Amino acid sequence: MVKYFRSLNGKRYPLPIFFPDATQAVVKTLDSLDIVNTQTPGVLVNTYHLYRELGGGLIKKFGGVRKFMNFDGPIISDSGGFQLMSLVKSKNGKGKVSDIGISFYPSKKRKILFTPEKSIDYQIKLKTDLIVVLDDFTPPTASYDEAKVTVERTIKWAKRCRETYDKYYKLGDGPYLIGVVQGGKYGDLRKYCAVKLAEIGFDGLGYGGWPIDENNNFDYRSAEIIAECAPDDYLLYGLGVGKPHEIVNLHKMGYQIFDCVLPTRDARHERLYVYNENSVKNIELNDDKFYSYYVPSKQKNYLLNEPVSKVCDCLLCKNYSKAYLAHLFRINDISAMRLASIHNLRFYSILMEKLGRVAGDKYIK
RNA sequence: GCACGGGUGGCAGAGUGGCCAAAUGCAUCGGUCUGUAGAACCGAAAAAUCACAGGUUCGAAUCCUGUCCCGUGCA
Repeated sequence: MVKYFRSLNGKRYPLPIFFPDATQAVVKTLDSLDIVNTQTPGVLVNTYHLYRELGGGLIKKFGGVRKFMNFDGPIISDSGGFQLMSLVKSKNGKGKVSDIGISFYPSKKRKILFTPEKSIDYQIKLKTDLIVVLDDFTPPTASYDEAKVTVERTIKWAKRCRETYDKYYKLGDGPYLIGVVQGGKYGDLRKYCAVKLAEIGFDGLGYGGWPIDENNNFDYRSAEIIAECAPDDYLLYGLGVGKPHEIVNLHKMGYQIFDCVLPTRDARHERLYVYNENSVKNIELNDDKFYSYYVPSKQKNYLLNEPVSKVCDCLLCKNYSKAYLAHLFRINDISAMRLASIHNLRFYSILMEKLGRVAGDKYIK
């Protein structure tokens, strides 16, 4: 099993590692120093969004996204494949998917064609430390036949991505190259996809698609199938995963890399994550419920002069009271979102620290 | 002082004779949030006898008269 995440500049970071989403090269409401101070090692940026907003010139001028956002830690990039769902496959989506790639119209005058080759080319320009193949997202509602189409296309595209990557680097020398497993809830498709991707050859596999069903249950089975099919020296990446207990469970299957919008989006929407213990040492990740949500201005007694969490050593918890944070949310000041985002990111970085030390085998529901 | 314009739920603001016990937005309350077109979205409740007094009319927030406020312009 891989023990460290290696960045392009040769630095090594302990696993597991969680990358908050800085889709447009910014974690909303935070700057790069804020991120460092939450002890979050790295961030994820999105190829599609950066390509759309910046094109290639500016990134080239800065020599990569790292220097552009002045962030020293590892940066990984998503291929833009997930945008299929929100931009093209959604009800109001304008654009289409063909074997060539994904075309989309961000405005009436502009058409963007995203191909596997283009995605890899651009990610390499971004100089990110881990890049992801362009995949064809399997919608959660897909029938077996529909899912199969996306899987076949995902495999074909993955091969083209690998070929493009090979023009720049030898696998193992450059940024990590991650294949993405589609197939929805169909176990045999997941297995087929994972095996085929491993034949092409990558540094790791990602658990792609939409892992939550209509009843909000996480699809652990698919995650497990992928983990079982992946070669031992592969990195396993839970794309878009997830809630803290979901990360704990995937980590037990061997997943080491995660990214998710939840901690930061929830923070902006006034949902803070709080460990149900008074010291980091006492946090028991195998407990059914080792954390709770805290919504500052919605508590019965919210004007309390005490920190949001006694476990936490973030900027918020070390300096400000629940009452003050509630006030900031009530007056809708942006600093409420910043402080909450900082807090939630520290929650996740503490989780990673705990996971790095604890190995269990029991699942949390 | 004169001339215009205006006074409608907590706030903003539609509506200019009947379909207006009065739209809508904000605020309030509840919920959702998983490779971020999200400081977003969904839902709910409550709240105005439409400045005041009189008049016209079968019927007025809506027309007329007077009074009181507010704004803009001119003296």
